[in-house]
Amino acid sequence: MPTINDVARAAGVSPSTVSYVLSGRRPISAETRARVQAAIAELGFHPHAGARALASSKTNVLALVAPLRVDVNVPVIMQFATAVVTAARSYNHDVLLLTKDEGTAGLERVAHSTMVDALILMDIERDDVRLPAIRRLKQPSVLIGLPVDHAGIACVDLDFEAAAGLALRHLAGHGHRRIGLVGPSPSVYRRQTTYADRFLAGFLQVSGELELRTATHPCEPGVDGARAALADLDTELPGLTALVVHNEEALRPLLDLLRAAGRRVPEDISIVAVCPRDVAVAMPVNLTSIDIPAHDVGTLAVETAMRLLDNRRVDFTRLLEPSLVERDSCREIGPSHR
Amino acid sequence: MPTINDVARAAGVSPSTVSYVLSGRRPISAETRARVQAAIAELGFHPHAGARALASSKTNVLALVAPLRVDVNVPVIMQFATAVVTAARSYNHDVLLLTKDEGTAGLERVAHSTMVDALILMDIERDDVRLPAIRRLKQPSVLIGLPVDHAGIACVDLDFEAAAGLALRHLAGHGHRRIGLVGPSPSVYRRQTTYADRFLAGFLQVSGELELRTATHPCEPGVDGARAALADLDTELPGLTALVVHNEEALRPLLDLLRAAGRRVPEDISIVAVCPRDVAVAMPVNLTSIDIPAHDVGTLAVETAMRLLDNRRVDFTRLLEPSLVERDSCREIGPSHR
DNA sequence: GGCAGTTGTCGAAGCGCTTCGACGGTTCGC
DNA sequence: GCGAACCGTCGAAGCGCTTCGACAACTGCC
Repeated sequence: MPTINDVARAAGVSPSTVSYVLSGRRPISAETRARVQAAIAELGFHPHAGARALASSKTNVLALVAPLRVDVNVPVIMQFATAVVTAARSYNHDVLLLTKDEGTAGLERVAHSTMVDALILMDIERDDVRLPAIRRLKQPSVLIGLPVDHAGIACVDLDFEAAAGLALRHLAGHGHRRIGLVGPSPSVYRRQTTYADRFLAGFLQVSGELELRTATHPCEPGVDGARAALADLDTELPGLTALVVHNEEALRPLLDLLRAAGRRVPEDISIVAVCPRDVAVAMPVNLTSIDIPAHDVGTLAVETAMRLLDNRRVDFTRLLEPSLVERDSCREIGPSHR
Repeated sequence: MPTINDVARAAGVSPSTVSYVLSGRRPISAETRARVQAAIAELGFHPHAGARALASSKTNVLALVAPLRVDVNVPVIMQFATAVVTAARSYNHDVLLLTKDEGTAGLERVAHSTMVDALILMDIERDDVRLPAIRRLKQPSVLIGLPVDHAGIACVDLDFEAAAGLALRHLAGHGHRRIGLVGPSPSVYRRQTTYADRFLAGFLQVSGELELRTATHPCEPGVDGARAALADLDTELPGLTALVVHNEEALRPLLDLLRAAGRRVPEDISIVAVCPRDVAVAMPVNLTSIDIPAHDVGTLAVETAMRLLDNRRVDFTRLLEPSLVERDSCREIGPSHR
């Protein structure tokens, strides 16, 4: 492996000049620059990452802390990861992948040993135990999610509260007055990831504002969970004409159950789903849905990290505007049904 | 951030002694060791990764090159990644996540700049264009998959050829003589990942050995693909009594179609699936299946990398024995049907 | 009792890079 | 035409660690 000294010798300049050509931090004449670049290309020189980190206190590496349990939402997690890696590369950074289950120790390990410049964390819980540690790190962090006490920490997420409102307004605009919410599984509530609560809060508030008749129910995974949730909603809200489904996993069994019961979508019941686009269009009926913009959120997280790294202003809380795409699962109902 | 010098001063020893306490590469008296460790704990010292890498030429980081396109097999990819990260941590290594689409350049970038000690690559194609570059790197690589020309490169994968044989022998053992194979989507064949071909080869060979009547068909994604594949198999092999499905995605639509046509599983038609365990048991009928042991493969890949790093012997090609788990989708058929 | 070997520690060199101050040579403003 | 400001380059220091050789103090052996 050639070093910067080899390049300097080959180009007939000093090592510092090579460094300045590489970093552009001081002016270098066109001819010198050309000679240096030629030498670099010819020798196949790549600066040694460790040496660089040591001398400059920058690693050009981001940590991504992901929940690598293999359960729900795998596709969403993957989309986040893809977006983060891609965005990071566009800023000339690489990504170190940590699992959430190393917990606080993992963060401190990579931060204290100066392996990374900044951290991006997914799957943030309401009172995430890692928060104090995160605040203590000298590296900046960006959270994907919104814990209760997020003062002074950059957070990025979809505005789930607005998303719920959007779903309800869409249905109400089509004449629906009795609307059920199929929520995430109880384990999500238990884990205290806040998106479930934020969605629910938005749902209840807009339900009140529009004076709708609504009922809400979490939904256990599997066919049985879906069956139970549906039965409960039907009982609490007889004659409901629409469902908001904030539970990817439940979509398929729910549609199966409805079909089995002879309830057609959208003729007899309308559905708005909150899920990634691919999931919405992979169903037997193309679902009108509010996208989980994993790609945008991931990209924004990286951008925010970059801004923090060069001390530019950031909005500490960025909740992305939800957007609803109409497909084939909602229909207008006449006044007689209202 | 305290440095090794701070620790040395606090413990009243020289920096090199601290280093030897940390690495254990020279004997240190119990008392000295205790003093040093106390100082380390008190100061919260963590060695600087870059400095370490510079001095020792070891980064304790592995590169994982994953296909981050968001399409089929996301859960499997996730399982590999999880296994790799977990195993790496157990060897005190971290994982740098690269996307396949950076191609050869990505590998060379991290390898030449000495960011990683070894590389693990997923989604290897038959004549993978990265192979020559991989051979040139000074860092060892482990492939998850089996390219044609794998001489001198460590490869780890499920033995898909044996898996096909296992599936056929299981069905034949239950009296089935007319068996169809629903293969991966044509895009997988086009991409030239070899597992599809290896499975097919095993299928055809054992089909011959056992003198079975078989037909094979790739399967486009979606309900329509499944419908077409099923129709073709029925035409080519009228009266088929069993299906081997080597296509995760096709399972669900296939089952839906069979049910819609009034063909019961396993009463009218038996099925052996090749897919992760979770997928097999998430279906309406619990499927007898051959697992894709992503966890084992990932772990083995890391172990292999570690052995290569400390110059221990490795089997350059390790194909994991498939195992079949009986569930509820195969039934014994009487001689009258044979 | 003398020599070889072990044990425990130290000091210094060096890994490959960035960055700071210095410096000679130009250019510019007035 | 003179000082100020800038341009382009160099040399040296230093980032924080590992590792090698040296060495003093023991231990054991004949």
